[in-house]
Amino acid sequence: MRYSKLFIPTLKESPAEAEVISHQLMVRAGMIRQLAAGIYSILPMGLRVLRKVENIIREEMNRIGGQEVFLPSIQPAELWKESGRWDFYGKELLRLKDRHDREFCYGPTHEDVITDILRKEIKSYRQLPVLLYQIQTKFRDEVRPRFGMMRGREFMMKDAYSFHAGEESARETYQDTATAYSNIFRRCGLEFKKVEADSGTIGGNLSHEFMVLANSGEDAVAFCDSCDYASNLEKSEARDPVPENDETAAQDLKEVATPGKKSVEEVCQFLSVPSKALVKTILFDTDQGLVAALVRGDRQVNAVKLKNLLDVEWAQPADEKLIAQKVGVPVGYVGPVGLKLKIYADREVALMKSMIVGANKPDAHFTDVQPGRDFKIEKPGDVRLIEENEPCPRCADGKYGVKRGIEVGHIFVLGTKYSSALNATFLNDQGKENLMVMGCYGVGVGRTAAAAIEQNHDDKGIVWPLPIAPFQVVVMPVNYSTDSVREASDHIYKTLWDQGIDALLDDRSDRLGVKFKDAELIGIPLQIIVGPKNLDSGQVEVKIRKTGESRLVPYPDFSGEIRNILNDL
RNA sequence: CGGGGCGUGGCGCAGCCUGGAUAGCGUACCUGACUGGGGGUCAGGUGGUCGGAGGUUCAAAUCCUCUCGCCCCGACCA
Repeated sequence: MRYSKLFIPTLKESPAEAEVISHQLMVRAGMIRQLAAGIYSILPMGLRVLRKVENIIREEMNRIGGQEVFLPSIQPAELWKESGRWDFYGKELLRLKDRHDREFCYGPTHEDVITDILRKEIKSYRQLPVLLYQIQTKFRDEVRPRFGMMRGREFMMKDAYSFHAGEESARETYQDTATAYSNIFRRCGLEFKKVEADSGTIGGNLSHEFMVLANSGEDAVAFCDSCDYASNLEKSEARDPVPENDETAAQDLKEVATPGKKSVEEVCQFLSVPSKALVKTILFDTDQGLVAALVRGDRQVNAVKLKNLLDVEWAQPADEKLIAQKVGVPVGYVGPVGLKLKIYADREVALMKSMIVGANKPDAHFTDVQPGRDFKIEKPGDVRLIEENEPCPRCADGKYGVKRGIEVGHIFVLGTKYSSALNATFLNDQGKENLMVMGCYGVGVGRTAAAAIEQNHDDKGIVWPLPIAPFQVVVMPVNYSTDSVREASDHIYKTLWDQGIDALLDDRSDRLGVKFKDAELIGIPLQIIVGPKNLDSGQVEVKIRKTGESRLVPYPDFSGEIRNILNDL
């Protein structure tokens, strides 16, 4: 393709609203333009990249037996009501009405539609398993879209769904998909980690995320520096606590005045004790009502782990208004002693011999409080957030590290959540009706491209990994109006094109400096610079974007060498 | 949804506090000449009615009210 004919609106400066580097560079490189919050138009340069990512995904999904489909983006409300998600999904689900006032939604995900198809068409275990996928636009009305294509409302996603006669088959496909995903992200040139994840509102009991490590990531990833345990921070387990060897005799519970001291820090300073001597009582609102969670003063509650311990649909920290209304104690002085709520304590707290807690009245705390003696723990569990450098729960010597990550893929074994809601059954080999076991698997296409930029850029612009670069090579004539230069450039360009190499010919009349700047901004992996002097000595210059390294290769005998260089990239 | 910020040619910004004549600068774009290995030089040009509506005033980009949009932090989230 000739640069002069292409629509590549590059910018010298980033728009003020672009915060993260991938967003800035995508706009500057003429890949995308914003239409509304979280909604982007994809321009030719951007689409070339997305298509390459998609094709890698297709190849790897096909390799494990996936079959591509294309499902409707607009879906009738009835189906969502039947699965129970019309109400459960909340405001993130974009709802609309047609001219007959019938309710529809724009699909944020497609479990409901695909399960509806399969329940109608699959009758026998002989037809299972089935793995179907699609690459399509999703819409999720995110409260706060941000970071360009990293978290858009409308976005391109590969979503796959599998149906099985049993759990074992589902786990096999789950593993196959995990392998496919590793291949996809490796081929996209990404450094990633597969981590254990919470399955969240999608449901199910086995789930991993594929995280690209980058500072701009919205998730935190915890991983062991010794074994291969890695997990999303919201899922990360703490090691079993060891009981304290406290020899001091048990004291009676005492009330102490702590006027105006609300925070852990204030109370501990006031009483001259370390923060781990105190226990925080955090109230959570859940679909099963208000509960109390207890963690040590120096710890944080992990709401996801708490939610799983409670086995509830949702759990969120109660706001002050709710606490005042239900408990009547100001925040900061709530404690477990005499509290008329179910109390869930972190295992650490359950093992403590003595602690300081709020006294359930303003300006007072209790000291020498003992679990069991002074209050009852409904259920102890692992409900705290882990911290960097604390011991790994899975091996003897490992320590936790924590890094930021971008979630580019997520896989789930769903079990029968959707098949039971939508009654998707089949006859097993005994002739008995069974629920299908399902799995689902997603890759964010645009997010993968954005993540690739986050990991591969420098101060000049994008440094595309070769497999997803919009063009592999750019031919840059120093002056296209010089006959010898033009002829050589055209010839090189045509030869590359004939060999199936994505080449771009920068035939613009601009000076070479302009061409360098754009080629670097757009991130084309290889530049071939055609100048009169080198041409006279039978050579052209080849420059590698990533390293800046440049070398001369013979002309007109260039193609073997170019191919070698491309192979090495 | 809470907090903060911003809307002025395509992009980046100044002007607003303290109202005043043709709304300014850089860049981009167009024309011509020169130049031709790192966003080149010179000259001449095109393009905005200041997010929108209403108000105050002799006079509004500037002051007031309402409204829309965008961004950031938080809450939220496959």
